[in-house]
Amino acid sequence: MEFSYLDELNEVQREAVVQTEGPVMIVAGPGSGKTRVLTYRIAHLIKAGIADPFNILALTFTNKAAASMRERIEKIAGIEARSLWMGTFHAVFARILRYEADKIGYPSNFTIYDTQDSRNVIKQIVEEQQLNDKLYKANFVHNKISSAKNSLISPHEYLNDPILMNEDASNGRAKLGMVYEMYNRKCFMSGAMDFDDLLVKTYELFDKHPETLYKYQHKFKYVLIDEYQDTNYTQYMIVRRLADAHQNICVVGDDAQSIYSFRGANIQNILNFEKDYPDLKVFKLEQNYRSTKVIVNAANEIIVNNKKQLPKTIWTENNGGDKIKVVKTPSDNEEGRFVADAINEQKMRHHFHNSDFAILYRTNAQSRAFEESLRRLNITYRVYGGISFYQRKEIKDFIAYLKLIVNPKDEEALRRIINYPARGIGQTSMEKLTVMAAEKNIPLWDAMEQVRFADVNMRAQSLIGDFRTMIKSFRVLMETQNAYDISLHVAKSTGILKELHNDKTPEGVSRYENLQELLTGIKEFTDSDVVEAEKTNQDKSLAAYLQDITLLTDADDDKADKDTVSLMTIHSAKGLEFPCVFVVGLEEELFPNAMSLESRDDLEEERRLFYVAITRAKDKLWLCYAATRFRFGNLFYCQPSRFIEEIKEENLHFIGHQSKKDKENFISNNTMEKRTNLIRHTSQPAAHRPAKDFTPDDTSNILSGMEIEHERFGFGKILQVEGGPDNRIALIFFKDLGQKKIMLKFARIRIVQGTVEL
DNA sequence: TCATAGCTACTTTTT
DNA sequence: GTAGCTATGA
Repeated sequence: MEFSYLDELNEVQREAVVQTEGPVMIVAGPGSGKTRVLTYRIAHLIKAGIADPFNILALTFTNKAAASMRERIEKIAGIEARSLWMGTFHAVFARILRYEADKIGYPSNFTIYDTQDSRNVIKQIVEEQQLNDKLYKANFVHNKISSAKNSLISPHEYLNDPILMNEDASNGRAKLGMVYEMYNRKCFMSGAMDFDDLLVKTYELFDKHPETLYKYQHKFKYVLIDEYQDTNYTQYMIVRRLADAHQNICVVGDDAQSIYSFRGANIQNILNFEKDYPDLKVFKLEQNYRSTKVIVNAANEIIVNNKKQLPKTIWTENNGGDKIKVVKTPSDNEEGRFVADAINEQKMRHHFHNSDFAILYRTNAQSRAFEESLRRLNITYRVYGGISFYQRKEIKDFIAYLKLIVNPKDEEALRRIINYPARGIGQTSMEKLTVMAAEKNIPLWDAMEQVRFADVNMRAQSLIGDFRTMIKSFRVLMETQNAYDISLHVAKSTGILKELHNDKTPEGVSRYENLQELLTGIKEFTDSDVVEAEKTNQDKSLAAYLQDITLLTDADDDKADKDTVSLMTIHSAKGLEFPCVFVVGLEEELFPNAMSLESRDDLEEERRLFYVAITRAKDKLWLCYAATRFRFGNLFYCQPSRFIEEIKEENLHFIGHQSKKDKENFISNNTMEKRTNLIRHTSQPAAHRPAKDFTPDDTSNILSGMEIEHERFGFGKILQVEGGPDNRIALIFFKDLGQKKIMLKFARIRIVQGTVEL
């Protein structure tokens, strides 16, 4: 039978695979074989001769998802599946943009700025414009710009939007729109695009060049999108246009697993998809093949509490399984110990491997307690997330050289390395050059050429000349040498390698090893599959290498073959599964997080996150919470998460709860008493005593970012202000008490000038 | 020019 | 608790 792979699917799955024409939405619950359907669908398009691989566009959110699907498709459809256009939104669009760069005024070797680069550019602008860097924090400003880009709001539109402008002005950030505009200009001048630009510029390309849009519309006869619930407005607009000619668009997703709204993901994209395409065919994959009945039931019990969702109920033929264990521990450290002990015990009793376990938490900072207790028991583990290899300073520094060689206009790269290793080009000279570049409206690199016209001392002038000559000499090598040879030459001739080698501190040694590892990585890149590369005309240039690594993330470098316990945030666990899962830190204000308690939408997203967390488990699931926890160096008393209560008691088994009431309410009178005792006996700071002349200010002037003194709670900083004029509520971080919410109407607060010792 | 103490900020983050 | 950045002094 030619299409025998279809026999490996259940009925709905099979229908979803063979319905190749027209708009299709596949709503896929957790563990329902979503990836299988998507890969088989693509394989079917090819095998049944419906489409040529190069006429198929498949978009994913991670490189990993793209790679694993490609592999699975090749297994069914064979090697010709290689010419499939499959990759992340960013990688695929970057590829298109390199072809079409000249149409939008970019060089085809444009640099891609990662988040850190973007923030550095913003810092530079804030400094140049002499704006208050407390108000215009790079992080904050970047998030604002990013969300504007995710909604296709250009700087021009931003500056002309009275609502946005008013909002910024009332927050004391009237210049935000201007910073956005300058940021875009600086990136353009640097021949650089940030992550969001890869989407925005693609949209603009199609918008301004109908003939280009037409070309790609007819190239991509079949468009498929994975994790559709995570697309933002810009992605949605691009995809709609691309699929406009043939209308063969297939989206796969699960609204219940939409957990990236803070990154601009718009759940409405999936909820409204039916309105966009009235003749849409919808397939619901509701049978779960992953988890026990207990876990599937619990998942349903949780998610019904959300109002905004596509109606569906997941079910399973799997057995009932163990009850979900709800574990209360006295502290965060004991939570760590409990989990490590439990892993040990499970391994002894049921012959599990380390890799069968995952510890999932809300925030990265929670990993520490688990790392310590796992190390104590000699259980190997791997922490996912955090700073990736390519984010390390020594790696970024070195890569800045490579970036500058490929694209000398890249100002961010230039600034990073102009004086690294130290070569006597100091701040003063750079400031003067910056001013000149701004006046003449030319890239910094070009300004360096004309340094003789700037008021820079002779010594610095000649050093700058030397630097330019050196970079130019590296550029010459690009013509003849591969990425590895150039890199090695740069590492040696700049003295970076020697400098790191001479540093014998443990950190220095590790930095040296990291650079070595990077060089090895580059060698692997240039050497890999040389024959294959030549056949398929694969690019092994320095530029190609750089693009590869900027679009790579921590989750992609796969050392998964090791037998280790996985520690990660729930966000990074999406799409994965483990026989045994510990969801930890299930406490009010942590999970659901304090930042998400105010709006229904935010709380629903936290609930979806919890839904994602528990549906990672195949067999055994633990839900843990601690009665006390250190956060930001302060002791906090915790209430168990409301989400635990949403699961029916018949599916739960309580551990570490003293009384029946403790079980029912999760907090007994007994613990209430203990809590007050603890407060009394721990070293709580003495009550704040304000100065004698303490006079409260008018609280209506208070803005987030300000440092204040509260008559009773002491010094603190305003994190957030919200509510109308009559009921403004401030979230304040107090030096001695941690976070508190305060009604400003009644508060006696003094605004502190300058900085405060927090 | 470089090293270091001290100050500050910290939800999540597929790219 | 901790990492990263800034101001400071040698």
